[in-house]
Amino acid sequence: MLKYALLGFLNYRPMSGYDLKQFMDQSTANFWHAKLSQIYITLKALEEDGLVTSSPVAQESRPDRRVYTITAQGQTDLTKWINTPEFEIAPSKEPFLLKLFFSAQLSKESLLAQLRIQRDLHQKQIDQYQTETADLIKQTTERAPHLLKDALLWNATRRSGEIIEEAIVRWLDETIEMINKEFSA
Amino acid sequence: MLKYALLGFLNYRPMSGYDLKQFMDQSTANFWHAKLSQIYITLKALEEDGLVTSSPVAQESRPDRRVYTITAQGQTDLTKWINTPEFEIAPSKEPFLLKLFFSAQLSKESLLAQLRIQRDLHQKQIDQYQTETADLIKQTTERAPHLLKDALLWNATRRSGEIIEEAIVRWLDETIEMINKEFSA
DNA sequence: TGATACATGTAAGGGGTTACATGATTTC
DNA sequence: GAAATCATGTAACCCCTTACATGTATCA
Repeated sequence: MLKYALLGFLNYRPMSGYDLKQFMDQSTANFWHAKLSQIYITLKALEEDGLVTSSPVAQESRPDRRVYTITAQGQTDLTKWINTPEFEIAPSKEPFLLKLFFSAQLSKESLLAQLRIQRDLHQKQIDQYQTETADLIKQTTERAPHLLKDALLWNATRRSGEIIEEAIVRWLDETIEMINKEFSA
Repeated sequence: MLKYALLGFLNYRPMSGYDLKQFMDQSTANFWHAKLSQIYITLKALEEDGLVTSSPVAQESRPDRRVYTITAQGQTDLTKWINTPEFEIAPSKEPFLLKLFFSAQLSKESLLAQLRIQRDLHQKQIDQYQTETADLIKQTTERAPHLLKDALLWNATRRSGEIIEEAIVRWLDETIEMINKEFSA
C-alpha cells in the first residue's frame, strides 16, 4: 500500500524520497505513514517494476537528490487502484483498548488516570485537525487553485479524523463517568 | 504486544493456542487480532522467556493439545504492562482514507459508489457491536458472575467500537452529501 | 559547540501473512 | 464425497522499525 501512497504523491509532481516523507508527514500521517528507510526501499522496488524512473540531481552545498517521476505504467497502476473499491474494513490494532480490556485488576484511580491521559491526547488531536491540518489544506488550495477538487477530498479525510477523534473523546468521558459510578475500589 | 494479549487471556485460565485464537476472534478482534501461526510462534517465545509453561494433553479422537499456563513471572510482567499508561496515540493505517485522498480523478458516481460501500460495511459493524458482541459479554457475565468487574471494561471496549463506527457512518453520510453538492462531474 | 536540516542508503531483526503438511472426526 | 472443525507446527516471504554510516550547512 505504501506503493500507492508514493505513486499518488508522484502523480502530482516528481520528487525525492526525502520530499515524499515530508509530504506524508504533513498530509496523510494520520491514516498512512512510513519511515524514510522504507520509502527508499519501496522507491527502488517501484523503479525495478517500471512504475517510476529516477535521476540524480546535483545541488550546491547540499547532498545530491534522487528525483523520482511516475511513468505511464505507474499512472495506469495508480488509476486501477483508485478505481478498485475497498470491500472490507481494515482490521486495526489499538494498544490502549487491549490494555483496558485486561485492566480489571487496576485500582479505580489508576484506571481513571489512564483514561484522562487518553482524553488529553485525543483532545490535542482534535485541535490539530481543526488548526494545522485545516490551515495547510487552505493554504495549498490558495496557492494551487487547480487542486480545488483534490482539496475537497483532502478535507474529507481531515474531517474523518476530526469526527472520529471527537467520538473518542465522548467515549472517554462516558467511560470515565461509568468507572466513577460502577467500578468498585 | 501480542505477547500481552496472550498473557492477558492465560491469566483467566490455562488454554491452548487454538483456544486463544478463538477467544481473540470473539472478543478483541476489533482492536487486536493475530493469525494462529503467529500465536504458536509467540507462545513458544513466551515459554522460552519463562512467562508461561506448557504441557501436552492427550484427547480421544482429537489431536493432542498443548495447554499453556501463565507463570508468576508472566503475571508480574502482565501487571507491569497494565500499570504502564499509554502516552501516545497509536498511528493507524486506513487504506480507504489513503485511496480517497488520491481520488480526485474518479468520476462523481464512482466516488459515491465507494462511499456507499463503506457506509454499508460500517453500518454492519455497528449492528454487530450492538447484537453479537453485546450478547457475548452478557452471556459470559451470567455464567461467570465473578467477572463482573472485567465485564465493565469489556463493555467499554465494545462501546468504543460502537461509538467510533457511528461517527464513521455520520462522516460518510456527510461526505456523500458534500460530494453530491460540490464535486463537479 | 552541539543540535537540526538536508539527503541517501544498508544491515539486522521483529512481527506478520500465506502456504504447506498432517490427520481424525463431524457435518452438509 | 466434500468441506469444516479440531490441533499444531514450519518455511518462505513481506513489510516495517531501529540503528548505523556519511557529510555539509545552518541555527541556537
